[in-house]
Amino acid sequence: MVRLKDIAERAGVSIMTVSKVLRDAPDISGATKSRVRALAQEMGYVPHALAAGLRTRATRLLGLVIPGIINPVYARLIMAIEDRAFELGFELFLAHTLEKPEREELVLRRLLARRVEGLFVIPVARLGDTPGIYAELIRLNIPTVVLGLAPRFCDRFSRVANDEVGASREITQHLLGLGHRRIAFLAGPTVSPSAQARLEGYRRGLRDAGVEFDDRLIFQCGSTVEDGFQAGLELVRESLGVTALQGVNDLVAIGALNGLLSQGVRVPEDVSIAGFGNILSAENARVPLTTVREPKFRLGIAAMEIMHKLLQGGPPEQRVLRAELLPRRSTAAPAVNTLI
Amino acid sequence: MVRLKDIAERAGVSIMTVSKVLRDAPDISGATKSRVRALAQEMGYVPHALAAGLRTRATRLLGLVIPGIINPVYARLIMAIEDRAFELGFELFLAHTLEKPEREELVLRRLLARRVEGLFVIPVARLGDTPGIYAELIRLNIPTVVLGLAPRFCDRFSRVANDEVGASREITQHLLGLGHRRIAFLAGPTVSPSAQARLEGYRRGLRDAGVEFDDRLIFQCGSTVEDGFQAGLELVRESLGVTALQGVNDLVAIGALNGLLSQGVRVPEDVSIAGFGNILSAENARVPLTTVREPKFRLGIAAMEIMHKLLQGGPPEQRVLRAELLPRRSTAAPAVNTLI
DNA sequence: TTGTACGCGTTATCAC
DNA sequence: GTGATAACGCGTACAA
Repeated sequence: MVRLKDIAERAGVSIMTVSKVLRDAPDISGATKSRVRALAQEMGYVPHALAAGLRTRATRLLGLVIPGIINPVYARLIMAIEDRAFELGFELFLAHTLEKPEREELVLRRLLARRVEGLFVIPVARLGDTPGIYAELIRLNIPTVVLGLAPRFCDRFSRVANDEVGASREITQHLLGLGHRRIAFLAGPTVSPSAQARLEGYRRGLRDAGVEFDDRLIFQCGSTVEDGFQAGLELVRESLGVTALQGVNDLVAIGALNGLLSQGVRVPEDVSIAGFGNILSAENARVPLTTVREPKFRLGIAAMEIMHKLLQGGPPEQRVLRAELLPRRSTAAPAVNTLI
Repeated sequence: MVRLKDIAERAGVSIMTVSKVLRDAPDISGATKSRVRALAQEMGYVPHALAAGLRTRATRLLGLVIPGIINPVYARLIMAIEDRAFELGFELFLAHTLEKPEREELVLRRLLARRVEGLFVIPVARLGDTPGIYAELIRLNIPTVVLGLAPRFCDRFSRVANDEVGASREITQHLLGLGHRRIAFLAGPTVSPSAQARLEGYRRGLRDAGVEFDDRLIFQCGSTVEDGFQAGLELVRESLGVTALQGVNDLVAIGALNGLLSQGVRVPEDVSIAGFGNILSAENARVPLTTVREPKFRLGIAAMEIMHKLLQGGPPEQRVLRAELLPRRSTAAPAVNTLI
């Protein structure tokens, strides 16, 4: 590949001059500039960002470490971060932990060896003390932004998270506001911290409204369409007087909707359905819906904002983003109140 | 940060010795190795992959350029590529084109400046001649693997794609095999090349079986759940004698399913539903289903395989992956035959 | 088994 | 305005 040196020789000037021209330094004559630029273009010069970075000690490299992107929730997050990073002139490494601590450590070490200037991390959930690699991040003073609900040991890092409890409560309040009093909750696996947060939001919503909590209305139903479907069938069988339904995510909600419909339950007159929109984004799930939108995209933007400040020497910062309620768009189809 | 030099000084050896130790060179004594290693560990040495790369002229960097990840289809692809790349010791840059040619060019130039050794690209669709940046890739001889259906100008690059026509035909054949003769097709927007391919597969499936093509059975219905729902309602109204339904994707299929159920249509006795699984992955959409699985994950693996060969100087290679039919898992819920 | 000299491609610094 | 020199951190080649 063409180097500054090659251009310099053909132009009859020094390497330094070429370097300055290509960075548009102020102390080079217009004549030289245009001559050298033309030559660089003609010779197909491609700058060598790594070499430049070695010299300037600024790599403009960031790393994004996530469990895996089977979960499309991350898509919007990645998208937002990449987009802002790009605008700021950073390149983004993508790496997966697959939820394995050893892999997480390996991945982070490799990114450190690449001299990333900052890291976005969704840590592998684990109990106990600060893992060595995280201690390392602190020791090296690597700007790090933790995304989402995080283990205790992340307290010293910057963090952005959605207010999942608040968002779920808002859904519950919405359903209560529509007059529903018997709201079934499809709870998902309890190990998931976010599922727990959503259930907690449901509890608080009821409590705030003085509605009694009835644990027969809580269905431990997993998190898939099929799980939701089964819960829907069960719901019909049990005759608990349920008039509304809140799912831990949108798949469960859709499954339950199918389950209810398959049993001849009329919707939406009889039942309102709500759930977090993990899989179906607002654009994709264009069912008419009252949406409580969880700000996944804004989450990414906020994360990059914090990173930007950290890179400029700012202090760690923690933010919790609130969800927002969007109005229902139409009533043509069954109402699925989805919390994106 | 600690450099080889620092370790060398404290260990009382030369930089070269330290360098060799850390790369586990064979010509260093065991004693020196353990002493230097211990010191490196103690001092918290982090290797500098960029500097090493500058010297060895091997960056072990790859770039993945996609339109944007709002479309979760890419998730599995990214996942597979990143995973294989990681195993082979490569780091992966992620960049979005947002479907804009200018942004695509900018993104690719920046990755070239990073000295990526190879590129995976989903090109921005455009008509006409080879865009300058792609000519550049050829000139620079950058190993490039084009993913998916690609514009004509990509003929000279390696490529992996799914056989969308064949996959869709397989779904149709499956439905025909179940005895259905009147299969509605929810066609999606015709601008999408993949939607066209899927419709074409449907046509061929019918033709092979000698079943007449009836364009009243084709519904131009968009690609969302709501679109599917509307199509489902329309379907019931029109009484076309439809007994099975094939959607251009899974959202449409689910929407249509809801539409049918909402009208009291009995499923699956009356109707079989099929669609491409763009949004709901096999793991998420655990409705009992006969699945025609499109190998998104395998697509990524194949792409990395080809890349691997290219990096070793192999010739360009084109592969088309076939879909595979998976058996139905259960009959508890409505059958949604999803093509993942 | 260990060390020396040099170069990878670029930029900071400062002299001309 | 322009250029000589050194350095960023590391590895190749070869000498000791």
